[in-house]
Amino acid sequence: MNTGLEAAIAATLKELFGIEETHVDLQETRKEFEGDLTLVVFPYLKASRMSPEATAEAIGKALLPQAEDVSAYNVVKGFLNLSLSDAPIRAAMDRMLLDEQWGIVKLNPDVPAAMVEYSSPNTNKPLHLGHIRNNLLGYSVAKLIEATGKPVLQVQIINDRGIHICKSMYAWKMFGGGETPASTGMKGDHLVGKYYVRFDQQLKSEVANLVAQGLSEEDAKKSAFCMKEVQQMLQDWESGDTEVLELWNTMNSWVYEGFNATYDRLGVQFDKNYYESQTYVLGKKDIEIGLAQGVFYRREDGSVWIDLTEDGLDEKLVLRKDGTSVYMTQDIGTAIQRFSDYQMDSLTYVVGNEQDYHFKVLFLILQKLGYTWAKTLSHLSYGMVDLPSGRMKSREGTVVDADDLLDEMESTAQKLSEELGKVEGLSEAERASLYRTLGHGALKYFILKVDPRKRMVFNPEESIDFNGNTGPFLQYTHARICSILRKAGVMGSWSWEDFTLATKEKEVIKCLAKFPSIVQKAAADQNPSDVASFLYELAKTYNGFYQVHSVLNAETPQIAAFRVALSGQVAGALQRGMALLGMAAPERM
RNA sequence: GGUCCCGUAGCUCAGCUGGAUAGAGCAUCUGCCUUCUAAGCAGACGGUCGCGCGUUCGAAUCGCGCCGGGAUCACCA
Repeated sequence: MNTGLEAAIAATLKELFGIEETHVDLQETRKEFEGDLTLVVFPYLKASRMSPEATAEAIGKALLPQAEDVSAYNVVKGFLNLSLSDAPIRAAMDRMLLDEQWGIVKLNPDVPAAMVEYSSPNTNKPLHLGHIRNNLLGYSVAKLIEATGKPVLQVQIINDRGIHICKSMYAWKMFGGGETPASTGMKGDHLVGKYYVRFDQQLKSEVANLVAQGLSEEDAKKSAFCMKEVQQMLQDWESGDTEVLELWNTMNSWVYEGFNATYDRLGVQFDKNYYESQTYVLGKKDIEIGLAQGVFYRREDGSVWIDLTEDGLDEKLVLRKDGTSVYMTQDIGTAIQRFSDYQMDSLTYVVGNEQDYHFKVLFLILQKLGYTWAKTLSHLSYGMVDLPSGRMKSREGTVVDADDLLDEMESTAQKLSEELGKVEGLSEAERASLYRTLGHGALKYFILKVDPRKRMVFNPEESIDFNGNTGPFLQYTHARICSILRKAGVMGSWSWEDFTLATKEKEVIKCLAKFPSIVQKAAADQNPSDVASFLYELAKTYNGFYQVHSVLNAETPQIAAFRVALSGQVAGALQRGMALLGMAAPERM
């Protein structure tokens, strides 16, 4: 909106004081002062050789006749406050009206894609609150990148193999009595999770017996019968035992069905699923190549390592002495595979910050292996979701299950909607859909409004708010506008000559005008919370306008038509902005 | 112990490429529905920005040192 103003100020600075300033930094004027934009003049005092006030006054005086967009100025100490004339505000509105998707850059299918990996669950237990933060972040970041015009590949890598999977398989075989999701009515992931827990109980009781017989806790764990059985099962799996593989396939299919149901509810989807059962062999040949290049070295016992001490890190194992791969091995292989499979120029891993070190090492290794794309890798490292009591612990049963949480959000939405009498005239299906929209909106906004990098606290005792700085607040603002638009129908025309803008109207336009740059910045920073904060500010600003000005009963039909258009722009920005957060914008609530 | 992250109102969070009297929401209290949805609006109350030193015209923001919390340093993933 203030394009050109910086240049005008730079010119003025040069003219008055001979200052060669390339980037003049204007900031929004604080609410308690008169004006729209503020220039801080302290940096120019040396050159001006005048007091702060005199310097600001001189700049303002020189600027006023030159800059058309500036209608007035005032000086408070070292701050030059500039008031914008209506012209740039009108122009901003005019630009919005030209583009239905204003704020979102049109997708260009011809540029290389960005890959975003997120979710990446284990198949031995259902998704929980931590996965929800991960999924919401991953999805939102994908949408943000798309909003810069770039295609996005959303992928997950499913940890479907290993000792932990065998644990639930073993327990099901021993204690399951042939239970299936169909026979129990349980969601597949929950059923499998139940047997994972069941295994842990079995192990505990066996360990207790062994400890009673005099074994140490550690030895007892190793020699417990069930543990040996599970290890055998893993070996059978790796050697391709058909019976084990069949059970593995069956139970995993239950889990996937369950995961997909939860993904559906969350509104996330993936372009491709990677499975560790397929990728864990990748990387071994890359290790060989790296050995030949001298990037890695082999120790006497046959294990392969990389020495990162010169980079301030440690020595890191990349291949076990028995030649089997570790997590790092397959991550190396999978990354290389992906860049050869797809036309893409960046890869973002949405993974919790407890793996910061792992990704630091991974990226460094790939760089050392000489892959030019290695510098385009990024780790969106997000903080834990903690309970007021601290970390979620499955052993203490404090894990907040994703499905349960979504259920609770929906029923809270239902309860509030009914109490407020908002659902009269809606069909059953419409009501259910509304509860889902509102409940999920509340949850998504609650999580995404927080800076991803910071850990956040979630209190399951207190239900997530629907008032104040919340998802439903944004949705409510949208629904109210939709109500106006419905009643307005087709409005007459209006033009800028018909009226002068009221202060509240200007505030709305000025706020709205920031939308495109907010989206671009949020995408660049991989930070959905910037969008959330903006949407809140927008809704708040609009509600301030709504409170004092009537749209449909405006002073003149032209003003009414203008306000309908303005309201429509706000609704559009809210809708598109919420979509970037994975939130739906209801038309009534 | 090494490395990294975090510490802002009673609670949950903004602000952090240095700028004016540190902002929201919740909670508590006060007003506002005969006019477009009160899940709203307006206001009150509430802060040694963990502590100290430094850099600067100016520090919540940058640097150093403490204190407190967390993560990570596995032939686990």
